[in-house]
Amino acid sequence: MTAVVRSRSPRGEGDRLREEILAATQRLLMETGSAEAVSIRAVARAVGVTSPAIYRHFEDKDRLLLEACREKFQDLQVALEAAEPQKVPVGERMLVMGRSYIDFALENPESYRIMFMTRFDMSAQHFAEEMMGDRCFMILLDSVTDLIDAGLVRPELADKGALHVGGLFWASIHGLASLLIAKPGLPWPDREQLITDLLHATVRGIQVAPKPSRRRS
Amino acid sequence: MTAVVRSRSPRGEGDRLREEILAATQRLLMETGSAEAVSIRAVARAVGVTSPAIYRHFEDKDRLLLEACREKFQDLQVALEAAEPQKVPVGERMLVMGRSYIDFALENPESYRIMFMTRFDMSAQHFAEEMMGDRCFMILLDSVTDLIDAGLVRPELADKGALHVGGLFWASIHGLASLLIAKPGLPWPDREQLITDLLHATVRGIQVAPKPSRRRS
DNA sequence: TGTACATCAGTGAACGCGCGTTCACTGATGTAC
DNA sequence: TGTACATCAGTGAACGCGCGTTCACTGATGTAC
Repeated sequence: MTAVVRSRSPRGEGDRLREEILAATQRLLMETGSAEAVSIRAVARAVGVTSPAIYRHFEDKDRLLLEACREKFQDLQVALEAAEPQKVPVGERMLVMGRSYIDFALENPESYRIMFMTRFDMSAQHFAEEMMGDRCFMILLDSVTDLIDAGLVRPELADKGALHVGGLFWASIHGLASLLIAKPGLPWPDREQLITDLLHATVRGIQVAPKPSRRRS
Repeated sequence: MTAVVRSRSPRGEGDRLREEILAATQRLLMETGSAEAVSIRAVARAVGVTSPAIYRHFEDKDRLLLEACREKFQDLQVALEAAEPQKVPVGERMLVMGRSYIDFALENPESYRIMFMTRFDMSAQHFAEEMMGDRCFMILLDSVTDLIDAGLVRPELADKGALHVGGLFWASIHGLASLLIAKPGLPWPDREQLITDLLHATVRGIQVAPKPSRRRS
C-alpha cells in the first residue's frame, strides 16, 4: 500500500521485523489464498525490505509459512475456547462450538484453506498436524467426551469412542465451511439457515433421540 | 515411465495425441495433487512430445486443465448414476449415493481436490461450476426431491426446498471425503466405520424420525 | 503406376519472467575505554 | 564528554531454475495429376 519508509530496527529489536513479516505473510495468504502464490519476494516487498532480509528471521519459505499458520491455529483455538466455557450446557456445546468453527472458517477463508484444505509439504505437514492435534482438536474432543459421559450420544456411536464421534462432527462442519469457501459462486440458498440447519441435523444424527413420550425431564 | 517412441499421427488423427495429452494431464494431476504443479512442459514430457505441440490441441494451460477436469466430472456422474438406478428404494438412495460419492473421492483424491477443494481461475471456475451444476448436482437434487415427495424429509427442512436439503447432505459427505484426502496423516479411526456412520448420522439428521410406536408400516 | 506438391503434426530455439537462495558487503547503533 | 570499534540488521547483485508461450521451421503423409 503506502510505501512506508522503514528504519532499521535497533540492536535488540529484530523481533519487530519478524512480526511484520508474519503479519504480511498472513495478509498475502488471505489475499491470494494459496501457499504457492505467496513468495518470499512478495512478502519482502509487502514489508518494504529486500528478500534476503527474510532469511535473517526465518530459515526458509516452508518455515515462514508454518509460523504464519501456527498463529492462525492459535486464533482458532481461542475461538473454540471462547465458545466453550463451562457456562454452556453440555447438550448445547456442539452447536455453539460448531458455530464458532464455521464462523472462524468464513472469517478467515484463505487461512482456513491452507490449514485444512491443502496438504503441506511433508516436514511442514507434521508440524501442522502437531499444532492442530495439540489443541484445537483436543478442545472438540473434550466436549465430545463430556457429551458421551452425559449419556447424550447414541450408544452405537458412543461405543466407538470420542475420536470417532468427534471425527463425524468435524467432518460435517468442515464440509459446509469448506464448500462455502471453495465454491462461493454456487447458488447457495440462505447461508445462515444452511449453517443452522446443518448444525442441528448433525447434532440430531449424533445425539440420542429425545424421548418425549416416555419421560419428559 | 517407459520412453515410448512416438510416431507422428497421420493427417486426420490429431485426436490421438489430444487424448494422450488429456490422459497424461489427469495422471499428473493425480500424482502431484495440484493444478499449479502440473506444467505444460511436464505434460509434454510425459507424453513424449515437445511443449509447443500441446498448443496445437489446447489453447492454453487453463483450457487443458479444464478439459481434463471435465472428463472427471463425467466419471463422477457415471458413478452417481450407477448408484442411483430406479432399483434403489427412495429411502436408501441417499445412503447409496453418498457412498458412491465418497468412494469416487477416495479413488480419485487429487482430481477430487481440484474439482471441489480449490478455487479455479475465474473464467475456468464458471465452466467448472457449469459442468458440475449441469449434471452431478442435479442427480443428487433429483433424489432429494423424490425423498421430499415421499414425505421422508423432516418437514422443517423439506419446507426450505430440495436445494437446501441437498446442500446439507452434500456438505456432510464432502466434509468427510475432503478431510480424509487433505489430512491422510491424522490418526483416523476405522475409515470404513467412519464413512458408514457418517452416512447414517447424516441421513438420520435429515430424514423424519422413524415412529416405531405410533405406526409401523 | 509414378511423381510433384500442398498439408499440417510436431520440432527446436528462444523470449522474458519470477522464483528461492547465496554471498560479500555496508553502515547505523550501542558500548568500552 | 569524546572517540574508536565491534556488532549485526538489512542491502544489492548474482546464481540457476522451470515456467508459459511464440516463432519460423521440417519433413512424413496423402492427394492431384
